[in-house]
Amino acid sequence: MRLSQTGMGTTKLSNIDTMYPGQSILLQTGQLVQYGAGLFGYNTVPLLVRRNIEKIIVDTLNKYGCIEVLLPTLQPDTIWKNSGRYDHYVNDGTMLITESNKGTFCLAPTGEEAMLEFAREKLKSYKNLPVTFYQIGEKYRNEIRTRGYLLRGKAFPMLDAYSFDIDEEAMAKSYENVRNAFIEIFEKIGLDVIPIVADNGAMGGKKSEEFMLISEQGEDKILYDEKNKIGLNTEILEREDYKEYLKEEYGIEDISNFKEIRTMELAHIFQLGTRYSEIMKGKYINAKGEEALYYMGCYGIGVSRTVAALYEQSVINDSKWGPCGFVLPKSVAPYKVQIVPKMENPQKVELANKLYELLQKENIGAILDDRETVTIGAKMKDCKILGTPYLIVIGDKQEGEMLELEDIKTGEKEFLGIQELIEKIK
RNA sequence: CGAGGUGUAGCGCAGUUGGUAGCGCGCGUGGUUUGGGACCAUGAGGUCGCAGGUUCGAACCCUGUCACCUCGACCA
Repeated sequence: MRLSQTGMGTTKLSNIDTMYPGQSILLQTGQLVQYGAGLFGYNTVPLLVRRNIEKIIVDTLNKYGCIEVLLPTLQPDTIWKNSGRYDHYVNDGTMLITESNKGTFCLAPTGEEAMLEFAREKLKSYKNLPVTFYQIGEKYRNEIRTRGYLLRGKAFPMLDAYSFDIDEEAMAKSYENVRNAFIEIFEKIGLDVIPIVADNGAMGGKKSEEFMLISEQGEDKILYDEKNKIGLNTEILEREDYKEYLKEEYGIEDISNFKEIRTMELAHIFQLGTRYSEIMKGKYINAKGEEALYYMGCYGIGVSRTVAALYEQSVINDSKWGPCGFVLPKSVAPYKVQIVPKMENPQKVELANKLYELLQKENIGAILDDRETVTIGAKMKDCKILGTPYLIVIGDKQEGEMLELEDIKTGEKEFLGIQELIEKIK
């Protein structure tokens, strides 16, 4: 990618949001564009980060035997009226609807209705079960109050998965399967996320857990036992039966040692039981030839929220300038290296172009800072903005075949031949 | 919806007692620079969120309205 064509970079950072420095930098450097409260456009680098996260999600869920589908987000109002959630979601303002001469359509805030509709047509026999379907798609929620840029927006990509089983025991197994997949997903992304006990109230059903990133930027408060890595959302304590709930479903008896910390909710999983299949007639024929209800689970990952969390966690601080950019983990960084040539020297530019093309051939994402009006010093400072883990400066200190590779996180520099360099970056 | 705050150039901001608009960055052009946010010169860019009102005259005062931000309420 040639930087001069992207509209990113070249911004002297000022007035960085102290609460969310990462996303503030993304906005100031043209990587994120705000259209309204909770409505954002992505420039190419954050978009590719998001795609990489989505790829990790897809690959991992496939590995765990889940099946990817894609359902419409613009949906007829009837499926929401059938489930009985239409009035609730419209009255509290969450669901956006659009009227037309062909009836009313809903912009889906979540996918249970559409997924049950989908499954009911396909899973007619117990022989088809168990199965877990999932999709990654835009969801729409007209939030009463948006917050924290991508952390709570009105339109956002979400992974939503739904399991279908014949009984409670099988449902618990499917739940465990997706739970393990989620743990693996966040590990691969490079976020230290922990599952904690959540309230299952609103969705009905038995167990429910939230996947939390420990962070002062989060809006949730949890009680956490660091030693045993067990936690629970403080909203649980508002329940009258919270002691029984914790003991029966999670085996937690004593919470006196738990400490209150703030966290960011990145995912949420639920055992739904038969609640939705009852309402929406989610039936199949069991082994005895009788109609029976699906036991369902539902599972969600906030994709854009994960992108935001990752950027906030990847912020680097300069002793002189304060928060000044990012170093993204290699697992999700779409570009591994930024090449900064001295533009006044044609030979250096030629070498930079050659290196750039070679890296393209090797399938190593590289950004060539080909902006002509920016001095080499400014470019070297700017190289932190896009989050590449490495920097290659091709200036006066570069000689012959050797290239200077800098690890941006550690600041370590070394001169390498081209093959060594490729090996190192890969 | 309750409380508070902010709307002035692409971005960040100033604008005193009411007298038709400024700074820094960025952008264009010319030149000098060139390894950690260069400098000089010059130029382009604005119905001061919007609508009323007061006034000879409003970015500034008054009323209304809209948008955005923060705290709360809410949050599969």
